[in-house]
This record gives sequence, C-alpha cells and structure tokens, in this order.
Amino acid sequence: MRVATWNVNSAKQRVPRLLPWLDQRRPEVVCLQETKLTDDAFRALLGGELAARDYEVALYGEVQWNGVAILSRVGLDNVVRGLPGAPGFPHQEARAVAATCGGVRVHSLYVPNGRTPDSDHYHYKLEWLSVLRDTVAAGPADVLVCGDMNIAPADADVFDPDAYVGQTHVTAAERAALARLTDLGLHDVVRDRWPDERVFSYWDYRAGMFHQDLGMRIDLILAGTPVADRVRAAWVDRAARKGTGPSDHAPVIVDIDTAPDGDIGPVVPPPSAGTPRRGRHKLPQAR
DNA sequence: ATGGCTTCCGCTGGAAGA
Repeated sequence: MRVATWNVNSAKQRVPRLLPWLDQRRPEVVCLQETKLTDDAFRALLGGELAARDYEVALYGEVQWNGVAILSRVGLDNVVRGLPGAPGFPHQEARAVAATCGGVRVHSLYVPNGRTPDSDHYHYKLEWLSVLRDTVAAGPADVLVCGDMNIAPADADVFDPDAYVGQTHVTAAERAALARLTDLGLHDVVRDRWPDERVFSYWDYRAGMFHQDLGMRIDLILAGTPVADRVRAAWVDRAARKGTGPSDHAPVIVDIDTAPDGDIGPVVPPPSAGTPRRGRHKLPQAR
C-alpha cells in the first residue's frame, strides 16, 4: 500500500500537476493539504477525475484558506472531519480529516503555522498540537499521521539553523509538542530511512531556493509501530517540485507491505495495459 | 533583506504563507 501526503497549495491551481502525478505514482491513499476549496468546489473540480481513478474522497475544506482531504482506493471508513476539541482562530479551521484506509487510521493534517513565536497564532498552534496528540493517543496503533506539521523536527531539517533563530517551526516548544506526539510510539519514516541525508519537503518559491536546495522538512509521515515495521520505502518526491506550476511543497511517499490478513483493495491495471500493439512487438505464439 | 513568489478574495490591494 502506497500512502502519500502533499501540501498542494491550492488544489485548483495544482490540477495540471496533481492528476499526472496520481497516474505516475499511483498511491493507494493520498493526504492533501491547503486545498483552499469548499467541499462542493472540490467535488465540482476533481470529483469526476478522482472517481475515474477509483478514489473515494473525504473532505474538510473552507472557502479561502486551509482545507484537507484524503483520497483512497483501499476503503475510506469512519471519516472524522476536523479535530474534536481543537481550538479555533477564532473559528474552527479546516485543518484535519481522518479515515480508516486499508486497515490503517490515516490522518491528513495541516498544522497551524504559528506566524511568530509567542503570537496568538503560535499558542494556537501549540494547543492544537496538544489536542492532536490526545486524538492520536485515543486511536489505534495502526496509524499514519500525515501532513504539513509546520515544524522541522531537528536542525538537520532546515537548510541553515542560524537563519531560523527566533523563527517559528524550529522553536523548542514546537519541537517538544511534536515529540509529545511521536512519544506515543510514532516513527518518522523518512528520517528513519534516510538518517544522514539532506532531505527537505518545502522550498520557498522565491530567490531560487529550490534550485539551491535551501528548504525545510516540515511535511511528515509518522507511523505507529505496527505500520512502521511494514515500511519498505519512504522518500520525498522532489520531481513534483520541479517544472512548471509546482506547489512549494513536494509529496512525501511511503510504501507499506500488505498486512498478513490485509485487503489491498481492487487491482487496477496501469493505463498502458491494453491491447498489444501489432507489428512493433512480436508476442510469443502458442503452438 | 525589509517577503525576493504565489495564492486567495475581490477588485487591481492586502493578507497569508514558513
């Protein structure tokens, strides 16, 4: 089962990148953030294209900002929109949606930015993370906590720690809040697989930051131990950050072995699997 | 570097992002 998370920075703007990427990577489950669309607008924009690719969709969006989604072709059960008990700013924001997909509790999260340390938004971020921790603690160990955490877990996750002194995303309180979540028994699958590599998932649009690989790793996939034990690959899909009209974030992808009694869902042939072309390739003939 | 891009709504500017 392939699970991906991607802050698309507007689903509407990203359609020309999102659909080909789905066809190329063929993830079973996709967590999206910053869709920036109401649920009606999302369905009008992408409902048909996603249904044609056998995805069911769980949405929690709003009109201008935020917005999260889960796409799944391995089932989509017990959908919970939002984070019950989470604070608002001041109103509830569309920053969390959860569903059970292929036997795994999947969370698609867009953690508040925090803006500046000690601002109201920063304290909102910390309180929101505390409620997230309690929500995950109350759930199953077969869990994937995915999304834009807006925290770089360690100094190795920013291009220049000195450039971030006094900034959000790297403060001790934010990292402690993230640690209280991962202390539940979650594993940072990309860092576990690439312990010493320079791995980022976000690069500012400006000043050639991507070209110079000056970024941050703030988009995470955190796996409960039983899921982490089944991880076979985990990486950042940098190709999706290249070219024309990218998001400023790249997708993060994890491949998980099927559980011994798991159901991977319907088998869908690849788009190229069709009638063999005559003439160019000689197929073995039965005698 | 003081936001250097990109997006949104909604109107041509201001806010937000990290």
